[in-house]
Amino acid sequence: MDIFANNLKDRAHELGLSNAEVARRVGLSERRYAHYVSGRNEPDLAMLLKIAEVLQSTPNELLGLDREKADGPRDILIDRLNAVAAVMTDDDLQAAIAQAEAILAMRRK
Amino acid sequence: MDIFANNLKDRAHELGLSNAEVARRVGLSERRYAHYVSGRNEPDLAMLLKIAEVLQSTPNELLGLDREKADGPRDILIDRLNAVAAVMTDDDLQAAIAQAEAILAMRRK
DNA sequence: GGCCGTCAGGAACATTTTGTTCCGCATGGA
DNA sequence: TCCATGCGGAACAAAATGTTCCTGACGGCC
Repeated sequence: MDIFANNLKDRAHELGLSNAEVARRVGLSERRYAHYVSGRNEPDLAMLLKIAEVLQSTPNELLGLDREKADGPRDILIDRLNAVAAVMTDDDLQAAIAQAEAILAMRRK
Repeated sequence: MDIFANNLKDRAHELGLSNAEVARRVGLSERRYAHYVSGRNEPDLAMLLKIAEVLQSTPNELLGLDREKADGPRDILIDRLNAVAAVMTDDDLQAAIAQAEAILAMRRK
């Protein structure tokens, strides 16, 4: 599945993430995840789902079934935000929301 | 991935196909495909695509990804985050992302 | 200059997973 | 009864995976 390996690489780059960072977010050793990116190994199905979530994607997309979605600069930013949110605890997520809302309120003053 | 195994079984039944028949159509030995259905083994990614095609489905479906609109406490938070993000400028959005990533980094230390 | 921290990848090895083979058992025609 | 078909257990050989160790590149910092 060269397509899969390439999509891993491309998608992480789109989100501005290093492969090492993706590995940490997924909860894998850097080396192990690197094997997926290089195409040497393939993840099992449960891991495929986790990776897709961290990359704010889906198995269909990563496997080249679905056409890539909107990739405008704004869409990328939203994806990046959701990618972080996906790996945060509920409490930290609430903190992040509060901060974002604070920024918004400040702009309106 | 018990969900996957169950979906294989259910989908084949929906189509009125025996597992042995699906195995033949995919081009696998009956025994090998049976291992996927029982959940003992998992197919590699290329095989996942072939199986999905024969079952007129997709990896997303077979992996149980396309479920209904989730409205758990977590999903509400994500919705709130996106609601704020939607009305932020690109610059402020980047700031929010940076803050969220900083929280993440802090938790790892 | 040296020293860190991060990222990335090669190679070898131990381990796990997978695929095959052989077997048995049940069912439903012909 | 005999045969075809579907299904599944068990054991083994083969293949894929995950880990470990090591190397190098790059940028920031003192």
